[in-house]
Amino acid sequence: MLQPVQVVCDVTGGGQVVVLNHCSPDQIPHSLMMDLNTVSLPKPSEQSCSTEDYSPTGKASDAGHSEKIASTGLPQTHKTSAGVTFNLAPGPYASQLHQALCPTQIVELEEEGQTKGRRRVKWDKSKRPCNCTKSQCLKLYCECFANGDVCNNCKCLNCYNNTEHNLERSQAIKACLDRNPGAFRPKIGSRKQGNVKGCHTKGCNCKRSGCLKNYCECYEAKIMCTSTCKCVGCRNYEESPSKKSSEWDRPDSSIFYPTRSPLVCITPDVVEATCGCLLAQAEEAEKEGYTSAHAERMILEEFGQCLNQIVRSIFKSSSVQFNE
DNA sequence: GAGTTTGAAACT
DNA sequence: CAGTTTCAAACTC
Repeated sequence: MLQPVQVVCDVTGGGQVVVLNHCSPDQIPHSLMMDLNTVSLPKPSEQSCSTEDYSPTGKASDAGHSEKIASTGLPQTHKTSAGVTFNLAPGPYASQLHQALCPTQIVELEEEGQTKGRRRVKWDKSKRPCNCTKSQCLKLYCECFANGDVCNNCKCLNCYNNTEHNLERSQAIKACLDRNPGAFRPKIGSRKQGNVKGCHTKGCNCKRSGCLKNYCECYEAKIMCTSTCKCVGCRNYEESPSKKSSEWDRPDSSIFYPTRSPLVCITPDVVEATCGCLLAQAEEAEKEGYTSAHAERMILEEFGQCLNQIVRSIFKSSSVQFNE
Protein backbone atom coordinates (compact mmCIF):
# COMPACT_ATOMS: atom_id res chain seq x y z
CA MET A 1 0.00 0.00 0.00
CA LEU A 2 1.43 3.33 -1.01
CA GLN A 3 1.79 5.84 1.72
CA PRO A 4 1.37 9.58 1.26
CA VAL A 5 4.65 11.28 0.54
CA GLN A 6 6.13 14.71 0.55
CA VAL A 7 7.13 16.01 -2.85
CA VAL A 8 9.61 18.82 -3.19
CA CYS A 9 9.68 20.58 -6.50
CA ASP A 10 11.27 23.64 -7.97
CA VAL A 11 8.40 24.77 -10.16
CA THR A 12 10.13 27.67 -11.81
CA GLY A 13 13.58 26.28 -12.26
CA GLY A 14 14.96 29.31 -10.52
CA GLY A 15 15.43 27.78 -7.14
CA GLN A 16 11.93 28.55 -5.96
CA VAL A 17 10.44 25.72 -4.07
CA VAL A 18 7.02 24.26 -3.56
CA VAL A 19 6.38 21.48 -1.15
CA LEU A 20 3.38 19.27 -1.65
CA ASN A 21 2.69 18.05 1.82
CA HIS A 22 1.67 14.46 1.97
CA CYS A 23 0.27 14.15 -1.51
CA SER A 24 -2.13 11.34 -1.98
CA PRO A 25 -0.95 8.69 -4.40
CA ASP A 26 -3.54 9.61 -7.01
CA GLN A 27 -1.99 13.05 -7.34
CA ILE A 28 1.20 11.62 -8.73
CA PRO A 29 1.73 9.20 -11.59
CA HIS A 30 2.00 5.65 -10.40
CA SER A 31 5.47 5.14 -11.80
CA LEU A 32 6.63 8.17 -9.89
CA MET A 33 5.04 7.02 -6.68
CA MET A 34 6.91 3.77 -6.75
CA ASP A 35 10.22 5.51 -6.95
CA LEU A 36 9.31 8.27 -4.56
CA ASN A 37 8.51 5.76 -1.91
CA THR A 38 12.05 4.51 -2.02
CA VAL A 39 13.46 7.98 -1.50
CA SER A 40 13.61 9.58 1.89
CA LEU A 41 12.68 13.20 1.38
CA PRO A 42 13.32 15.70 4.13
CA LYS A 43 10.57 17.29 6.10
CA PRO A 44 9.51 20.65 4.77
CA SER A 45 10.06 23.77 6.74
CA GLU A 46 7.24 25.26 8.73
CA GLN A 47 6.79 27.88 6.04
CA SER A 48 6.29 25.40 3.26
CA CYS A 49 3.15 25.38 1.20
CA SER A 50 0.47 22.79 1.34
CA THR A 51 -1.02 20.99 -1.61
CA GLU A 52 -3.59 23.75 -1.96
CA ASP A 53 -0.80 25.93 -3.27
CA TYR A 54 -0.09 23.61 -6.10
CA SER A 55 -1.20 25.03 -9.41
CA PRO A 56 -2.25 22.26 -11.77
CA THR A 57 -2.34 24.65 -14.69
CA GLY A 58 1.09 25.88 -13.92
CA LYS A 59 0.85 28.96 -16.09
CA ALA A 60 -1.11 32.08 -15.32
CA SER A 61 -0.89 31.68 -11.60
CA ASP A 62 2.71 30.62 -11.49
CA ALA A 63 4.27 34.04 -11.16
CA GLY A 64 2.38 34.98 -8.06
CA HIS A 65 2.40 31.44 -6.93
CA SER A 66 6.14 31.21 -7.11
CA GLU A 67 6.48 34.51 -5.37
CA LYS A 68 4.34 33.19 -2.61
CA ILE A 69 6.55 30.22 -2.07
CA ALA A 70 9.85 31.79 -2.93
CA SER A 71 10.96 32.19 0.65
CA THR A 72 10.26 28.80 2.02
CA GLY A 73 13.69 28.67 3.54
CA LEU A 74 14.26 25.20 2.20
CA PRO A 75 17.78 24.25 1.26
CA GLN A 76 18.73 23.89 -2.39
CA THR A 77 19.93 20.37 -1.84
CA HIS A 78 18.69 17.45 0.15
CA LYS A 79 20.36 14.48 1.69
CA THR A 80 18.65 11.14 1.45
CA SER A 81 18.65 8.40 4.03
CA ALA A 82 21.46 6.79 2.09
CA GLY A 83 23.51 9.92 2.54
CA VAL A 84 23.16 10.96 -1.08
CA THR A 85 22.90 14.66 -1.70
CA PHE A 86 20.79 15.77 -4.62
CA ASN A 87 19.56 19.07 -5.88
CA LEU A 88 15.94 20.01 -5.81
CA ALA A 89 14.44 18.76 -9.00
CA PRO A 90 14.25 21.21 -11.88
CA GLY A 91 11.10 22.07 -13.74
CA PRO A 92 9.63 25.14 -15.29
CA TYR A 93 5.98 24.55 -14.67
CA ALA A 94 4.01 22.97 -11.93
CA SER A 95 1.95 21.17 -14.55
CA GLN A 96 5.11 19.36 -15.50
CA LEU A 97 5.52 18.09 -11.96
CA HIS A 98 6.17 14.55 -12.94
CA GLN A 99 8.79 15.70 -15.41
CA ALA A 100 10.38 18.05 -12.98
CA LEU A 101 11.10 15.41 -10.43
CA CYS A 102 13.80 12.96 -11.23
CA PRO A 103 13.24 10.23 -8.66
CA THR A 104 14.45 7.52 -10.97
CA GLN A 105 17.88 9.01 -11.15
CA ILE A 106 17.95 9.61 -7.46
CA VAL A 107 17.14 5.99 -6.77
CA GLU A 108 19.63 4.74 -9.30
CA LEU A 109 22.32 7.02 -7.97
CA GLU A 110 21.65 5.64 -4.53
CA GLU A 111 21.95 2.13 -5.86
CA GLU A 112 25.25 2.90 -7.45
CA GLY A 113 26.48 4.56 -4.32
CA GLN A 114 27.16 7.77 -6.14
CA THR A 115 27.02 11.17 -4.58
CA LYS A 116 26.87 13.25 -7.66
CA GLY A 117 23.34 14.50 -7.34
CA ARG A 118 20.66 14.12 -9.91
CA ARG A 119 21.20 13.18 -13.47
CA ARG A 120 23.30 14.84 -16.04
CA VAL A 121 22.35 14.59 -19.66
CA LYS A 122 25.58 12.78 -20.05
CA TRP A 123 24.83 10.01 -17.63
CA ASP A 124 28.19 9.40 -16.05
CA LYS A 125 29.45 12.92 -15.86
CA SER A 126 29.47 14.96 -12.73
CA LYS A 127 28.27 18.51 -12.95
CA ARG A 128 30.58 20.42 -15.16
CA PRO A 129 30.67 23.84 -16.71
CA CYS A 130 29.35 24.30 -20.21
CA ASN A 131 31.12 26.14 -23.00
CA CYS A 132 28.18 27.31 -25.06
CA THR A 133 28.81 30.26 -27.33
CA LYS A 134 25.79 30.64 -29.58
CA SER A 135 22.80 29.10 -27.89
CA GLN A 136 22.67 31.55 -25.00
CA CYS A 137 22.42 28.36 -22.93
CA LEU A 138 18.72 28.38 -23.64
CA LYS A 139 18.56 25.33 -25.84
CA LEU A 140 19.03 21.69 -25.16
CA TYR A 141 22.47 21.88 -26.70
CA CYS A 142 23.46 23.30 -23.34
CA GLU A 143 23.91 20.56 -20.79
CA CYS A 144 23.17 22.86 -17.88
CA PHE A 145 19.89 23.93 -19.43
CA ALA A 146 19.00 20.39 -20.44
CA ASN A 147 19.49 19.32 -16.86
CA GLY A 148 17.26 22.05 -15.54
CA ASP A 149 20.21 23.81 -13.99
CA VAL A 150 21.17 27.42 -14.25
CA CYS A 151 24.70 28.01 -15.42
CA ASN A 152 27.14 28.36 -12.61
CA ASN A 153 30.88 28.76 -12.99
CA CYS A 154 30.52 27.96 -16.67
CA LYS A 155 32.65 29.28 -19.50
CA CYS A 156 29.68 30.09 -21.69
CA LEU A 157 29.25 33.32 -23.61
CA ASN A 158 26.16 35.53 -23.64
CA CYS A 159 24.48 33.25 -21.15
CA TYR A 160 20.78 33.70 -20.41
CA ASN A 161 20.47 30.58 -18.33
CA ASN A 162 20.61 32.35 -15.02
CA THR A 163 18.34 34.02 -12.50
CA GLU A 164 18.85 37.44 -14.08
CA HIS A 165 17.08 36.21 -17.22
CA ASN A 166 14.21 34.31 -15.68
CA LEU A 167 11.74 35.49 -18.31
CA GLU A 168 13.83 34.39 -21.27
CA ARG A 169 14.67 31.19 -19.49
CA SER A 170 11.06 30.38 -18.78
CA GLN A 171 10.12 31.09 -22.38
CA ALA A 172 12.91 28.85 -23.61
CA ILE A 173 11.83 26.06 -21.29
CA LYS A 174 8.27 26.39 -22.48
CA ALA A 175 9.43 26.29 -26.10
CA CYS A 176 11.35 23.11 -25.43
CA LEU A 177 8.37 21.52 -23.74
CA ASP A 178 6.13 22.56 -26.63
CA ARG A 179 8.47 20.84 -29.05
CA ASN A 180 8.89 17.82 -26.88
CA PRO A 181 6.93 17.36 -23.63
CA GLY A 182 9.52 14.88 -22.50
CA ALA A 183 12.47 17.12 -23.24
CA PHE A 184 13.54 17.26 -19.61
CA ARG A 185 12.88 13.65 -18.82
CA PRO A 186 15.82 11.35 -18.35
CA LYS A 187 17.12 9.71 -21.46
CA ILE A 188 18.31 6.65 -19.68
CA GLY A 189 15.27 4.83 -18.39
CA SER A 190 15.16 2.55 -15.43
CA ARG A 191 14.60 -1.13 -16.12
CA LYS A 192 15.14 -2.59 -12.75
CA GLN A 193 12.36 -5.08 -13.15
CA GLY A 194 14.17 -6.73 -15.98
CA ASN A 195 17.33 -6.72 -13.95
CA VAL A 196 18.87 -4.56 -16.56
CA LYS A 197 20.93 -1.55 -15.79
CA GLY A 198 18.92 0.75 -18.07
CA CYS A 199 18.18 1.65 -21.61
CA HIS A 200 18.13 4.73 -23.74
CA THR A 201 14.52 5.77 -24.07
CA LYS A 202 14.89 6.98 -27.64
CA GLY A 203 17.90 5.04 -28.71
CA CYS A 204 20.90 6.50 -30.44
CA ASN A 205 21.35 7.32 -34.12
CA CYS A 206 25.08 6.95 -34.48
CA LYS A 207 26.45 6.35 -37.94
CA ARG A 208 30.20 6.57 -37.84
CA SER A 209 31.35 5.97 -34.31
CA GLY A 210 30.30 2.34 -34.13
CA CYS A 211 28.67 3.36 -30.86
CA LEU A 212 32.04 2.81 -29.23
CA LYS A 213 32.89 6.40 -28.54
CA ASN A 214 31.44 8.92 -26.18
CA TYR A 215 29.64 10.57 -29.05
CA CYS A 216 27.16 7.74 -28.56
CA GLU A 217 24.74 8.42 -25.74
CA CYS A 218 24.29 4.72 -25.06
CA TYR A 219 28.01 4.09 -24.87
CA GLU A 220 28.55 7.11 -22.70
CA ALA A 221 25.81 5.93 -20.37
CA LYS A 222 27.63 2.60 -20.24
CA ILE A 223 24.70 0.70 -21.60
CA MET A 224 24.42 -1.38 -24.71
CA CYS A 225 22.48 -0.43 -27.77
CA THR A 226 19.12 -2.08 -28.18
CA SER A 227 16.58 -2.51 -30.95
CA THR A 228 15.35 0.98 -30.07
CA CYS A 229 18.54 2.40 -31.52
CA LYS A 230 18.79 3.35 -35.17
CA CYS A 231 22.54 3.25 -35.25
CA VAL A 232 24.54 2.03 -38.22
CA GLY A 233 27.46 -0.32 -37.82
CA CYS A 234 26.84 -0.72 -34.12
CA ARG A 235 29.48 -2.55 -32.13
CA ASN A 236 28.07 -1.66 -28.77
CA TYR A 237 26.66 -5.04 -27.85
CA GLU A 238 27.64 -7.99 -25.72
CA GLU A 239 29.31 -10.25 -28.24
CA SER A 240 30.93 -7.51 -30.22
CA PRO A 241 34.56 -8.48 -30.89
CA SER A 242 35.45 -4.84 -30.47
CA LYS A 243 34.03 -4.70 -26.98
CA LYS A 244 35.84 -6.37 -24.17
CA SER A 245 33.76 -7.31 -21.19
CA SER A 246 36.12 -5.47 -18.91
CA GLU A 247 35.70 -2.30 -20.84
CA TRP A 248 33.05 -1.03 -18.50
CA ASP A 249 33.20 -1.26 -14.78
CA ARG A 250 30.57 -3.70 -13.74
CA PRO A 251 30.18 -3.92 -10.00
CA ASP A 252 27.76 -6.83 -10.22
CA SER A 253 28.60 -9.43 -12.82
CA SER A 254 25.28 -11.18 -12.21
CA ILE A 255 23.41 -8.32 -13.79
CA PHE A 256 22.02 -9.24 -17.15
CA TYR A 257 23.00 -6.93 -19.95
CA PRO A 258 21.01 -7.08 -23.15
CA THR A 259 22.71 -7.98 -26.36
CA ARG A 260 21.72 -6.16 -29.42
CA SER A 261 21.81 -8.86 -32.06
CA PRO A 262 18.82 -10.93 -30.89
CA LEU A 263 16.71 -7.89 -30.15
CA VAL A 264 17.38 -6.45 -33.54
CA CYS A 265 15.68 -9.46 -35.10
CA ILE A 266 12.39 -8.62 -33.42
CA THR A 267 11.55 -5.65 -35.55
CA PRO A 268 8.09 -4.07 -35.76
CA ASP A 269 7.63 -5.95 -39.01
CA VAL A 270 8.29 -9.25 -37.26
CA VAL A 271 5.87 -8.36 -34.50
CA GLU A 272 3.27 -7.35 -37.03
CA ALA A 273 3.73 -10.53 -39.02
CA THR A 274 3.46 -12.61 -35.87
CA CYS A 275 0.29 -10.88 -34.84
CA GLY A 276 -1.07 -11.41 -38.32
CA CYS A 277 -0.44 -15.13 -38.09
CA LEU A 278 -2.15 -15.33 -34.71
CA LEU A 279 -5.11 -13.35 -35.95
CA ALA A 280 -5.41 -15.59 -38.96
CA GLN A 281 -5.58 -18.61 -36.69
CA ALA A 282 -8.23 -16.95 -34.57
CA GLU A 283 -10.28 -16.10 -37.62
CA GLU A 284 -10.00 -19.60 -38.96
CA ALA A 285 -11.07 -21.07 -35.66
CA GLU A 286 -14.02 -18.74 -35.56
CA LYS A 287 -14.93 -19.54 -39.14
CA GLU A 288 -14.81 -23.26 -38.47
CA GLY A 289 -16.84 -22.83 -35.31
CA TYR A 290 -14.28 -24.42 -33.03
CA THR A 291 -14.60 -24.16 -29.26
CA SER A 292 -12.64 -21.39 -27.55
CA ALA A 293 -10.33 -23.98 -26.00
CA HIS A 294 -9.57 -25.37 -29.43
CA ALA A 295 -9.07 -21.89 -30.79
CA GLU A 296 -6.66 -21.07 -28.00
CA ARG A 297 -4.68 -24.18 -28.76
CA MET A 298 -4.47 -23.29 -32.43
CA ILE A 299 -3.27 -19.81 -31.60
CA LEU A 300 -0.70 -21.06 -29.14
CA GLU A 301 0.62 -23.58 -31.62
CA GLU A 302 0.90 -20.86 -34.22
CA PHE A 303 2.71 -18.68 -31.74
CA GLY A 304 5.10 -21.52 -31.05
CA GLN A 305 5.87 -21.80 -34.74
CA CYS A 306 6.40 -18.08 -35.04
CA LEU A 307 8.70 -18.15 -32.06
CA ASN A 308 10.57 -21.03 -33.58
CA GLN A 309 11.17 -19.06 -36.75
CA ILE A 310 12.30 -16.01 -34.80
CA VAL A 311 14.78 -18.08 -32.80
CA ARG A 312 16.05 -19.69 -35.98
CA SER A 313 16.52 -16.26 -37.47
CA ILE A 314 18.47 -15.11 -34.44
CA PHE A 315 20.78 -18.12 -34.47
CA LYS A 316 21.20 -17.87 -38.20
CA SER A 317 22.22 -14.23 -37.97
CA SER A 318 24.82 -15.05 -35.35
CA SER A 319 26.08 -18.08 -37.32
CA VAL A 320 25.30 -20.49 -34.52
CA GLN A 321 24.05 -23.98 -35.28
CA PHE A 322 20.46 -24.43 -34.27
CA ASN A 323 19.54 -27.98 -33.32
CA GLU A 324 15.88 -28.88 -33.45
C1' DG B 1 45.06 24.75 -27.97
C1' DA B 2 43.43 24.59 -32.68
C1' DG B 3 41.09 22.01 -35.87
C1' DT B 4 38.12 18.06 -37.01
C1' DT B 5 34.53 14.76 -36.23
C1' DT B 6 30.33 13.43 -34.41
C1' DG B 7 25.45 13.04 -33.42
C1' DA B 8 21.58 15.42 -30.90
C1' DA B 9 18.71 19.31 -31.33
C1' DA B 10 16.65 22.63 -34.05
C1' DC B 11 14.93 24.11 -38.16
C1' DT B 12 12.81 23.96 -42.91
C1' DC C 1 8.38 13.17 -41.55
C1' DA C 2 12.69 13.55 -44.08
C1' DG C 3 16.48 16.34 -45.12
C1' DT C 4 19.44 20.09 -43.70
C1' DT C 5 21.64 23.17 -40.54
C1' DT C 6 23.27 24.43 -36.08
C1' DC C 7 25.47 23.46 -32.07
C1' DA C 8 28.60 21.93 -28.42
C1' DA C 9 31.03 17.97 -26.87
C1' DA C 10 34.36 14.45 -28.04
C1' DC C 11 38.25 13.54 -30.21
C1' DT C 12 42.79 14.05 -32.80
C1' DC C 13 46.98 16.08 -33.72
